[in-house]
Parts: sequence; structure tokens; C-alpha cells
Amino acid sequence: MSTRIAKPAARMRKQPRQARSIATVEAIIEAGAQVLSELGWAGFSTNKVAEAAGVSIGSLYQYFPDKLALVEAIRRRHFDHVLSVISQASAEEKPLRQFARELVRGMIGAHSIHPTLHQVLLDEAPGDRGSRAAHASFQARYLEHYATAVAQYRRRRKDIETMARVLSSAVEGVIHNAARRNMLDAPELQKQLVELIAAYLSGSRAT
Amino acid sequence: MSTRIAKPAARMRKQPRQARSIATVEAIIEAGAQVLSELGWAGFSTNKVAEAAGVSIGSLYQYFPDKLALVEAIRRRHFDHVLSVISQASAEEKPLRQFARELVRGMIGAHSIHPTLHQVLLDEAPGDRGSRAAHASFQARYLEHYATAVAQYRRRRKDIETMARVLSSAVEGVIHNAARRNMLDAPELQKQLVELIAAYLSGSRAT
DNA sequence: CGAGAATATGAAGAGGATACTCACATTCAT
DNA sequence: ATGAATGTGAGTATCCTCTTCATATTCTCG
Repeated sequence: MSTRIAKPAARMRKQPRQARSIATVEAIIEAGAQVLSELGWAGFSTNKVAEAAGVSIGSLYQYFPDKLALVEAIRRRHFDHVLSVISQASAEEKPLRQFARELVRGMIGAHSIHPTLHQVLLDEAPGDRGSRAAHASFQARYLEHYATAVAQYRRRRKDIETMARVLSSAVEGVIHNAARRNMLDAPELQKQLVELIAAYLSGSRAT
Repeated sequence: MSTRIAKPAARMRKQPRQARSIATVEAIIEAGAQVLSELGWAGFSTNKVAEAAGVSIGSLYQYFPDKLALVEAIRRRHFDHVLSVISQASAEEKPLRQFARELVRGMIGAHSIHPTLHQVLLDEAPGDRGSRAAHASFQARYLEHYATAVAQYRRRRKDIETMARVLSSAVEGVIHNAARRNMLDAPELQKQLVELIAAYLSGSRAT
């Protein structure tokens, strides 16, 4: 923990001071995540978010200077969540299969509320201005957690970074796909995903 | 009427009869794929496509009755391509690693021109009424090819369908992710993807 | 050649969203 | 009670969008 960046609290026009406004801001972010997940970036409009939050459009602009600041807040919250999940799964040393199980369980949990939010945030929603740095930082820390896990079960020092990339995107691909088909809860799918991770990390001797 | 449309190659307002118009239609579809891949569904407008194709907007509507018919044509062409790649890789019986290598090579080839087209087509672009059936048919045949490959290298009959789903979405996830970062050509990534497939299909003996 | 069919053009219409503001109302803390 | 914090939503201005149509160009074929 070298660079301790205290929460810049996201670009806000005004800081909510009372409990009422804190709840409002929270409702807006939550509704924003929902709209983004369900309608995608193309259907993400400030008016729609305000309506979904049960709040007037004016209230939204009371705290978020513009649309992008809102996306930024949503992104931050979601990424923090995902990061904590991975961080926990790869925390202590533990048997490979246990790591895989915890990772899968956590990732599924992180995606089951807003199933496609993650992909929309990564693929569709534009990131610009000051968010580029934060975004890169998230990606780096995200991969780093995977890398430490990979390093733990794999000897070769060489391809660890590439393996982390491959593993993380494979896991995301499976979860994203399952989310689209409402199959996130299917236990046999979860089991097979665990198998995939374990098989890859333990290596194969196949012909 | 006896206007029997043998194979509605796509819902077209007019059939191109001369070489010139065939080239125009081709240019429109190609430009459409490009725009869709680069700007996503949100940035996919008929005017933009026409401009990218070096053709007037009028020409576009000469052959495609509306926007959706154009997406449909793009989708059809791309899916046909992908299907042929997988079909070829899983055709004859061959050693596991060879299958994996051919699959990876083919999938990367199919994505290297319009890197994110596949995902946009699956996730963002809406499917109109008539395309639902075609879309489902594609998904079924797509999975079936994976399933035959899985069945070939795996004994257990039980989870084959689930395994096919997991494998296909994992491969897509890795490729999609690599495409976003312009890393589709990185040989170590290709190699690791092959490893992932081989490891999963040959099973693990991990603790 | 020349007539009619095929193909190409792009300005313009009609419409719908959209992000965002502002003048004012309500509720809070002290 | 009084000012600060919070909430409202009709309205504005702008930007695009899809699609048409009357016209111009190019081709085919007898």
C-alpha cells in the first residue's frame, strides 16, 4: 500500500451533507447501474436514470455535473466491489480448488445483481478525462490479484502475466455469457467453471 | 403471388443484378461491419455506414428496406464465417492439441478484421422478429460443433453440453478481451489459450 | 445507336431524443 | 425562526436519426 489515494468522492457538484441527500445519491447510482445493465450505454439517459431512481432530474444534476460523472461513480462502485471479491479469494494461500471455488462464487455474486454491468462498463461506456488513470489502475490491480494466484500454483515465472490475462478473461467470458442466458445460478455451470480454472492452473500433460 | 423467394439471402428491397450494384451492396455490408465494430450499436447509423462505404445514403435504402435488414445481413455474413471456422476445426478426428491450435487460429482469424463485431452482434444489436429463428439456429449449431469436439476428448457423457458452453464462452472471452487491447497477434497469448483448451479437455488431477 | 431498365445521388422532411438549466418549493439543522 | 440544504419538473436548445423522392447517371440489349 504505497499510494494511499483518499476517496476523491468522484466529481460531484455538491457534497451531500444530510442523510436524505446521501440516500438520494445512493439511489441515483443504484438506478444508474440498473439502467446501464438493462439497456446498455445506448439506453442510458439521465432522465431515465432519474425516473428509475424515483427522483427528479433536477436532483440528479444537483450532485453530478454531467452524465459522465455519473457513469464514473457507477464504475467506481462496481470496480471496488469486484476488486474486493478477487482480493479476498487470492488472499491467503489455500488449495487450488478452494481458490477456484471461492473465486467463482465471488464473481458470480458480484454479477448476479446487475448481470451485464461489468461488460457494459468495460466495452460500451466511454471513459475519458480523469477516469483513464483510475481505469488503468483498476485493470492493473485486477490483473495483479490474478497474477499472484497464478504464481501460487504455477512454477514457471515466465508467462505469469499472460496467464493471468487469459484466466481472467476466460472467467469473465463464461460469467458474462451465463448472465446473458440467465444461467448464473446453474450449479453444473459453476462446477465446470471451477474445473476450467483448476485444470488450467494445474497444467495438462495431454498428447 | 408466385414471387417465390428461393433463399431470402437477406430481406432486400431490390436484388442487385449488375456487377456494379453487387459491389455496392458488398461495400455497404463491409462498411456496416466496420462501423458496428468500431462505434458499437450506439454509433451505428445508416448515414455513417453509407459515408464509410463511399456511397450515398440513397443507395443504401435502394437495397435495404431499413436499418435492421442491414444489421441482419451483417450478422448473417459474420456468423457464416465463424461457423465455417469451427466446423473445420472440429471436422475430422485429430489429436487434442491440434484441434485446439486450429480452433484458436481460426477464431483469431475470424476476429482480427473487425475485432469486436462478434460481441456487438451478440450483446448490443437488437434482433428483429424474423432473425430470432436464424439466431437460435446459429447458436445451436455453434454449440453443437463445440459439443462434438468435447465428446471426442472427454469420456463422461453427462456434462458435455455444459462443457461446450463453458469452453466456447471462455474462448470468446479471451479473444474478445485480447481484441480490445490489440493483443490478438501476441503469440504467447495464443499459446496460452491453446493450453487452456487442452487442459480443460484433458482434465486435471489437481488437489 | 438508343430506349428502357438498373443504379446512384443527396438535400430535405419529419420526428424524436437528449443533456442540462432555472426559478421556485420543500425540508432540514440549529 | 431563519438560512442552508435539498428537491422539483416543465422547458430549452440542440443534435441526430431514419427514410423518402425527384432527379441524374450508367448500363444492357436489340
